[in-house]
Amino acid sequence: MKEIEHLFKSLADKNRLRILGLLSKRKMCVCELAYCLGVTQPSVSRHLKRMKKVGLIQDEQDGFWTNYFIKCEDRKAKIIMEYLRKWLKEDKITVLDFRKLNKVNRTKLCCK
Amino acid sequence: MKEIEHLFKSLADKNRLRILGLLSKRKMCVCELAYCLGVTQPSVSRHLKRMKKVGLIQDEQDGFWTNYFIKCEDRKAKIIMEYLRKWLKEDKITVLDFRKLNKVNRTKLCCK
DNA sequence: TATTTATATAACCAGATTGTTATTTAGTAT
DNA sequence: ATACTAAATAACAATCTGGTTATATAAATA
Repeated sequence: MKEIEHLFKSLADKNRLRILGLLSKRKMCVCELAYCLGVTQPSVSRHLKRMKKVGLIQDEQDGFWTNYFIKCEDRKAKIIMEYLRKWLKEDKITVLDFRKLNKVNRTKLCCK
Repeated sequence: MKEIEHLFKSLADKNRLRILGLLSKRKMCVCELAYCLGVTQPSVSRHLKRMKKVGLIQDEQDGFWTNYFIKCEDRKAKIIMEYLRKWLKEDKITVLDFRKLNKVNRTKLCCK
């Protein structure tokens, strides 16, 4: 029960859904996500931690950056994520996020 | 986006999941649910209202009582609910709830 | 109509959540 | 080793959530 509850809790936030929408396009680092969402880096970092914990996403080191990407180790998470991908694809906010994503340049964005 | 968020929010609570587990067995009134969960009637009432709003459940008048039951008008809610039913069936807490449900007598329980 | 009773709503409180800024940690490169 | 930078964590404020008790509402019955 707790497992199911935590899975749904991790999906019950607008910015986390937006993150999943963005990550469904490609791997992204924390500062790219923060930029696309318009929130601070620590905020994104915490969201990512939470989704990683329930087995929705994973991360990997990529030089300077840490790339986050969707990979559902958890069986239930995987099922939900398959539907979520479809649903988000048709979502207006996600479409706007994608537009912003396409203009992002990681090197310019992060290295100040 | 908001629609998806609210759907997951409505599933992101232990007692609401328990209610859905119980309702997957049969129609129930508010006081039966309150008894099975061990929380107050107003608390259950609010949970039900929330799940009704996102199209997970519906209600009908039944003499003295209001019966609540699972009926997913919303397309996304319906899909999630199909999986949730399966998942809850294997859940320990749900099994305990079922045991309690079998011993409930609506008339004895409510009319004081 | 008046009474009874199941349910809904209001008001309140404690704890969780999410954002922020400030700081620490860890990985990269000089 | 030192300097630099992305990401994580800590500390805090504002808001949301879910429980409670008290009260209002609405349906059934006498």
